[in-house]
Amino acid sequence: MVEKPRLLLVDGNSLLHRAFHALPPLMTSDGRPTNAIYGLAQMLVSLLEQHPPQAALVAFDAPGPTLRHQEFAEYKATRKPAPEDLAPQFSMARELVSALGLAQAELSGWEADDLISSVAQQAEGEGYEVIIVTGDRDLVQLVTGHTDVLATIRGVADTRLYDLEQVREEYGLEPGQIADLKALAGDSSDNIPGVPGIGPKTATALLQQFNSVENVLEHLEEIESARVRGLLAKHREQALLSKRLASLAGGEAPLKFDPEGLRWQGYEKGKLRELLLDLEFSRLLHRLESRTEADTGTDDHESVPGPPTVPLEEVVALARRSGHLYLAGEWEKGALVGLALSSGEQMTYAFLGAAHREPALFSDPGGVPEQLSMVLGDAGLGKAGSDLKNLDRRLREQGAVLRGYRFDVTLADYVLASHRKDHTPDKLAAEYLGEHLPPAVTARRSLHEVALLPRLETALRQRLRDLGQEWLLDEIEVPLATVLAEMEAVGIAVDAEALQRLDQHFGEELERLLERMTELAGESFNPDSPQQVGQVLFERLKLPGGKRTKTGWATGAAVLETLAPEYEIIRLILQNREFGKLRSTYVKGLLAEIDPRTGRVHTTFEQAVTATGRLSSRSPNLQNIPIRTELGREIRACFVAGGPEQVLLAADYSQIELRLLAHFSKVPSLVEAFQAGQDIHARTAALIFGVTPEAVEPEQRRIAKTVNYAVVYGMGSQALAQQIGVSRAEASDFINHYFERLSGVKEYLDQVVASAREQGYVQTICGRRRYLPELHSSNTGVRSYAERAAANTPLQGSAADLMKMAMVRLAKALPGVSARARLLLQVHDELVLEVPREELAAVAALVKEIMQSAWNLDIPLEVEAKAGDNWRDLAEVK
DNA sequence: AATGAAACGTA
DNA sequence: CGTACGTTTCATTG
Repeated sequence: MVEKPRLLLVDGNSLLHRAFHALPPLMTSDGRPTNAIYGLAQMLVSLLEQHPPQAALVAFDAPGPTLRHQEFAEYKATRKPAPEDLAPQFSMARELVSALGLAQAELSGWEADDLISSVAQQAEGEGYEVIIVTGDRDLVQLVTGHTDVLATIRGVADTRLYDLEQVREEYGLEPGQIADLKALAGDSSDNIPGVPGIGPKTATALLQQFNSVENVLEHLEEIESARVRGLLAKHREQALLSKRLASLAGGEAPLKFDPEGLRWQGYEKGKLRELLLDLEFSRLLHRLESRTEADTGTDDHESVPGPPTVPLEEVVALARRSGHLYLAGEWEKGALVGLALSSGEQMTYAFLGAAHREPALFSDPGGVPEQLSMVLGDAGLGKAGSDLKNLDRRLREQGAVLRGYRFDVTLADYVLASHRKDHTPDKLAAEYLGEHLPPAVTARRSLHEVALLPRLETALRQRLRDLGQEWLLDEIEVPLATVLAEMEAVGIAVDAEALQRLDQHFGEELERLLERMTELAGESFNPDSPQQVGQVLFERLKLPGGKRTKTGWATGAAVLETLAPEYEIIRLILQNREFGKLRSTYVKGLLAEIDPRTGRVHTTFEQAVTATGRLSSRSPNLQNIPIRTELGREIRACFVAGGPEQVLLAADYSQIELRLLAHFSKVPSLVEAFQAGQDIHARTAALIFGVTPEAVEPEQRRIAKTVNYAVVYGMGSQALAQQIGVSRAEASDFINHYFERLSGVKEYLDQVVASAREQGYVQTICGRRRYLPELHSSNTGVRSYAERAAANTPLQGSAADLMKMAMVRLAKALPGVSARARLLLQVHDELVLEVPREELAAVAALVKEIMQSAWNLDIPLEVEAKAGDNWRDLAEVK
């Protein structure tokens, strides 16, 4: 079937107004306002891309009075004249429209929507499919079987397409009856009076019965409600006038539809470029230019244009010969809908069927074709792509698995530039190759991406080799990605019933607290609002000790705790915070994250986020499950082994950062202490308090432990004092004492910062770098921050390196010891596994051995292994 | 609806 | 003004 030609009719004025109000004020560098024109430009460009028309017309209101003004003086009287910043944008709009290659029209005495109505009718008669684009919902009255209306809803980016069905559904009326609806119910935005006392509901009911205003008025006697009857009789004339105002002059405006004159033949590229440059819309320009290069193929939008492809078998055959397969996902709003594959020479594209269905069960065969699934799962065929772990995870949801990760551009760029916040293929292609990927709408992005991968790999590898970081990527990050994919897929079991009970319990406690707090405050307030808490405590109750923040009163736990013993309400607020946090973040949050397909919780480990090389965990974050308070540990107890025959095994490095400090600084007394297996915190206590290690009191040890970490983090005396509850002078003494007795530590930390200042970066044990340009900032605050980060990163980052190495080796060795043991979580210095009960001893021994031998250091690494039925009640495994 | 601040959970 | 994170809530802003 031959498709009908498409005509686009745009209501220029209403879109400009919409854009003006939806967007923040924007300006060119010489001060011309551009927000409305920017919104219009974006809108028109996406329109032309998504619905490329054969013909198009942008209609504008003509200045001066219209027929409607003459008929009814009040018409649109509530409308203010265009704001000062909008007026100059009208003439720019005309230029924009012509640069886009679109025809435009205005006719004195007529509004834009009259013109649109007239042309729409004629064009439909000549067999066109018409799309009317507007920010004004009134135009839906023009909808027919061949005319749709695309109206903006909030902002300019979101639109809704009204066809006949949509109008009927939304209004309960035919499009032709919309004018009648407004005639009766009125419209305040257009100042159409309607019939006072009749609203949309009554009006719709009347019209469903009588079809039109005229007919309603003719059959007044058949209306049941005496009130409605009276209103209509009284305002008969006003109703009829309102209808004339609300009706678009269908076909009346003397504008002829001229298919030739309205034909759209693409952008006026030179003119458009010049205009966009002048308006300083560089992003839009960029988007257009990258598009026109990529879009030179056919514009058949059924088979989306893109680079040429060959059958899958050919690509696979070539890839097997070279051992290289490049992959790129086709994504639609986070869903994996297709996959581009390349051997480096030839490409192919595969649709993934399950994308448009409900998420498949894990056991469901899913949407990945069998032949493709075999290729993806073949570890012998090395895969390169971007964010392979995520691709793998989405593929697993459709029943396939990705094995044989060989190279990942996301991870490569993370190793090269961990401070950058995203490592998307678009950015990398632009930065390393000067190439621009097309936006998703027209071309198949994944094919373009996959085509760039080989060159991207070459460029990234070169850089990695130059910096001595290839090993870090190939031997740690890439193999780790596979391990993490597996961990995410396995997930961890959670006791949902226990969480439900906690939800109930916490809910009751919170109610009780709220009641008592309201009583004490003498008024009801929201204890979750720091602002309101501050006002109640320090203004209404006039409690002493209030401190200000930028925006109001400081109500953090640290502040409130200094007042706690004396005031019940403060204790209650703190309790409220604890219960509230636990309930919303952990109880509710975790329940919502239980995957119905597996009954378990599947976090996502972010491998390219932190500046130091650590992982992070999200959706949900399983690296911050409470442990400190008794109440918090109730949450932790809800993480359980998957069945009665299994247990959770948790193995953690003890004091790994302090051990690394000893290793790097080579301070003899520290190194010897660790070598001798001494209690390092007790040792520090002996040192700063000047007593023998045997005589150290528990309280002294607690303080010394804080001092140990304070040193690693570069903490000041003020903060240390606060934390351990002593005066600032005493805290200062502890730090000084520490550095006096362990002067090598100070020298080491200073030397790290100094070398960072010189080289521009600090480094971890595996050559991971963190660049710190802020070290040269003239702002003391910024600079000091960078100095602390510089001192801390080699310790935190090297610890991360060791853990990552251990994970890679463990994943490899685990199947040899236990077929059913699984890695579940990593919490920076701790690993959590699920292990069959009978295999616990063997697995624990393996885990300890591998973690301890991650790297040969001057000091031993100590690992503590504990096991139990849940993540709280663990007992040491000897 | 999107963003930022404040608060708070972890190593 | 102790490093590294993620999530929730409220409040502000468009």
